[in-house]
Amino acid sequence: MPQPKPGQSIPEPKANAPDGRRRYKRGRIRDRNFQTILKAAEQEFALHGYRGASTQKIADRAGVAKASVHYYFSGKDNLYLAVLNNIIELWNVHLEDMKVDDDPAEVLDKFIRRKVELAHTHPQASKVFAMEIIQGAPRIKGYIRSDMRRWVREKAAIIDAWVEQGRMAPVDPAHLIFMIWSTTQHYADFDAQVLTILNHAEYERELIDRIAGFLSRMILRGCGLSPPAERAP
Amino acid sequence: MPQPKPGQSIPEPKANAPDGRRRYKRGRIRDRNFQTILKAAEQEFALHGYRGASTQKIADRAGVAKASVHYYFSGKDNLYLAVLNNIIELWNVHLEDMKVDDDPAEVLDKFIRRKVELAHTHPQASKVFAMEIIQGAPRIKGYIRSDMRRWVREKAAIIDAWVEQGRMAPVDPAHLIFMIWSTTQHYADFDAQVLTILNHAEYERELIDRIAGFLSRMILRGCGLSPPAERAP
DNA sequence: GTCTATAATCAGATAGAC
DNA sequence: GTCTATCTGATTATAGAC
Repeated sequence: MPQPKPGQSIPEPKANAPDGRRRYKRGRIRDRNFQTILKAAEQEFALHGYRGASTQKIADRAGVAKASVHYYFSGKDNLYLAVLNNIIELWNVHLEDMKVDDDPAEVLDKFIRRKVELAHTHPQASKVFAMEIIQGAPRIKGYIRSDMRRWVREKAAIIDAWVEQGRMAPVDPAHLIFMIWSTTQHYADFDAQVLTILNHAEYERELIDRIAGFLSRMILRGCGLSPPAERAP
Repeated sequence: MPQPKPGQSIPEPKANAPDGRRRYKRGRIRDRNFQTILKAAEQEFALHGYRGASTQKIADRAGVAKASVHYYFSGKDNLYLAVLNNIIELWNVHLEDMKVDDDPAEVLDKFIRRKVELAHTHPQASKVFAMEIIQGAPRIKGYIRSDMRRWVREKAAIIDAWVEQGRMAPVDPAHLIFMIWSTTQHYADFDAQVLTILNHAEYERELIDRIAGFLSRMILRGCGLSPPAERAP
């Protein structure tokens, strides 16, 4: 749970008191409950989707009364949005520093491995996000149309530059990004299917590394690139 | 709606009459309503998941009374299972005739293109199936453990043989199958995201062909294979 | 076979005691 | 800040008229 701060454009808990007193030390337990409810909500939304999840079960899972959920977040809708915002913040960290001068194989390899790692460490987050999009992304279409599209176009421009410089095979950059997204997130979203077919109880370090290696090799080779490890002398 | 037959291990409508009379011509409209409700249910389950979908909305979409849904299927649970069975039948058709003697590039290319086509023609089916698995596959874990696992192992054995014969690069067959599944289904399940980012209103023939071509090229190249088109003299 | 009316349950939300 | 009790509406399911 690496998010210490709750607020900022995310549904804020109601003001402590109208006069503003009693602010000094009360925030700690407030944040703790805030995060506990948020995490429980993520679990329930991942298990049943937005409509299917119930605030009662979220409260039960968090170990608080149902009314507390309404106190911290002002309703199911806001709670769900808070979960989604939390996920988007987590997603946005990656590939922000990518440049045309970088080595394509290294950048793509690193990106793929980070995505696999993220799928491994935050499967519920990936699932909530996946279901939101499957259901038509009714609450985050604005985000997709603005931030996410811009992000893809920025990266696509760099990949196009690499192609024009002859440093990789001519591939469609947007679809390359879709491929990396879909293959990596598949292991989080479809873990029940993947693990059952592979006859594994759960993901282990070794399997995660094997997956990351497989995806990196396949996709890099598909782009006409050699793995970064083989390139060093 | 290419499924003319409803029954067979799928929830059957209640018997017409205890004595068995009046069977000759009544089946047509019965099947029509059966299929209409099934299709409407697929839509609603794709939009809201199992828990989130309501039989009332399914009935509304199908243009029948809510009680009719309970008449044809004996409840929400059975209706959902019928939808899932319908989807599984649709999925199972492909790659059944794959043999060691076949050409790897041709088989994989054909498989990828069929999957892209299926994602294009049956996006709702893909979504219902995806959400079921994301939510832990509670109702089809048995199917995954038996039929689906056997299917993967059969195909994996053939791919392994190809690798041993040096006819393709050494890749893990199960993960190759996962890659084909995830990349192709992504365009159905995440259509809201894909289309928004690409700034398309909906999928068109040209885009579908471009996707199929991209995926086939990337994955075949990843397997050390040339596209079938380039292989013919 | 189909529909209306209704039962029984469960949902999200809020008031008010503490 | 937290809880219990309760309101209001939606949900699945069924009974019974036609």
